[in-house]
Amino acid sequence: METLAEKVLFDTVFGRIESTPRNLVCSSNKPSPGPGLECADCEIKGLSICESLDADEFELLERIGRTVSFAAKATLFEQGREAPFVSNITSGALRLSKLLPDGRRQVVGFALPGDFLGLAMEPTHMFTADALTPVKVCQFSRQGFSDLMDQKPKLMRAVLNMAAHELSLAQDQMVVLGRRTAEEKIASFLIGMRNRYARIHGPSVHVPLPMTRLDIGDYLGLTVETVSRMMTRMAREKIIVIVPDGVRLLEVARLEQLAEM
Amino acid sequence: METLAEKVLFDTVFGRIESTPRNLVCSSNKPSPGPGLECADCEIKGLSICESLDADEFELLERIGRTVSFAAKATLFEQGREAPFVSNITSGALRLSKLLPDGRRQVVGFALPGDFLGLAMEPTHMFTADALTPVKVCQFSRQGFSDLMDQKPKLMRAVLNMAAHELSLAQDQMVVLGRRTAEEKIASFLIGMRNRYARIHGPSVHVPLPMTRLDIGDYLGLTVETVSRMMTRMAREKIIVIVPDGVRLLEVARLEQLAEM
DNA sequence: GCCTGTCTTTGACGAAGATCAAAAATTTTG
DNA sequence: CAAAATTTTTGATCTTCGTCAAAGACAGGC
Repeated sequence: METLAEKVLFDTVFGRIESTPRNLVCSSNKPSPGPGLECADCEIKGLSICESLDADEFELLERIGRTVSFAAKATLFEQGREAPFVSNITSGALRLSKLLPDGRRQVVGFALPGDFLGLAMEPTHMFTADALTPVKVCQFSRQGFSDLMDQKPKLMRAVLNMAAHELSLAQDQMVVLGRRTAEEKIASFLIGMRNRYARIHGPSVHVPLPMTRLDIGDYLGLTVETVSRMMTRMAREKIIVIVPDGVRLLEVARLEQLAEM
Repeated sequence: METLAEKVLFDTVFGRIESTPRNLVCSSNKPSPGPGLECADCEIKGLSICESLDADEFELLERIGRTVSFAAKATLFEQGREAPFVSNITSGALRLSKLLPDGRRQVVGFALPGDFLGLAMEPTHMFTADALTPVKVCQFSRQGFSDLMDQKPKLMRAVLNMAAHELSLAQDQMVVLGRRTAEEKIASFLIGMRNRYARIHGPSVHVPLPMTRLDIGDYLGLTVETVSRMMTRMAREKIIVIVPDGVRLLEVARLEQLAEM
């Protein structure tokens, strides 16, 4: 039996700070039936899986979902561990990374609101997910979600589209990793982040960077030092301005040219 | 109207050498009902999408499919072009690549029998596919296949599983491209090819390499020269033997150690 | 508010792999 | 089968980026 002290310890170690069972997924096409329901003010209306569902399907999804919050620096799950849940991110940012036996690390992506974790539907996690900021997710049991997909082709279709899109992004990243210079890597990273935030908050030249230079390096196949030097150089050349928690893009056209596919 | 001469020219330019309409998908759970049907001797029984279907679903799939053959060096489709078809490879090998505007190339994968092209279900192709050897594919109209998926969840599930697996492989390749030395890249490439052929032909230390050193380099983010030097060195160190059209692995354990995830 | 730990930046140097050049081997073509 | 084209290999040199070292900047905790 788990004592309260043990539970608090567990939640602290794993950074989980709140959990509202049986409580809302994310959508707006349903009136709030009382306290605790959070879909009405879900920030990712129209960006997530939920968008593609109609009322009855949504209701079924709601039944197996709950919202869970994590503190910054919390580990949502670790590579190789059992994967009892799949999740839909509603706020915050995550780092998704793979670790080599000798400690080298490859960041395979950064997850933002609207992204789905667990597309592979595999029983164990293929990478580690760490919160870069406080994070909220809609969490579903993997089995329950899988069963619901089999009953509701529209849901499965939405997941398939998401997986296909992710695959496409992964292949683009292969081009970046394999065939681009350090400068081009940084440029395509910044343009990529700008485009992703544009989908969420609308277009802006201010790009938040919740990850460290080390994380960026591990994403682009560079060292921290090289990332820092390149960003400093771009700032010196007035292509970007480095601001707290991110950058401001001054010469978007120049960056897009460097990043062009 | 298309004249015969024009058609022959077209097929020659694009390397298509044979096409048997309305014939053939790939599976064994159906008796051959006459001439032209090739599923009975399909080499990839149990490896492809078809495996997961039952008789009625298979019949519907068969109705919209046909087998098409391509000569070695033929281009099946080009990045950016319309994608009217999706295909299931039944024999041969393909190079899937992305081209940067300045001519640099990234090979995003090599497709072997059992692999599915068009998982993204997007209206245009995200990469170019070239035949490395004579190739046969089961081809389906994208729209027809998409519609059938919506009617047959099991088919969609099979495609989703395939996409999830591809995504996982792409992420592994990101680790290889971003965080591995030239020697480790070659080792993981050889082990990867061995494992893929093992699924098709059973385990063997003989690994066919239908692609050139340049293709391998463009897959691993290396130059031809580096690929050649590393393979020559491995041969000198008796880790592999270079044979016509491939390699023989002498020290699989050593390679696996270099490639280990 | 100061101390500690983490993150970022900068500099000097070195090495892995790219580039350039050319010969050797292999395949394709007429 | 010889000539041409392509692919592979080898060598010499160069460059980009990694490594090592250390100083600043910044954030969180007591």
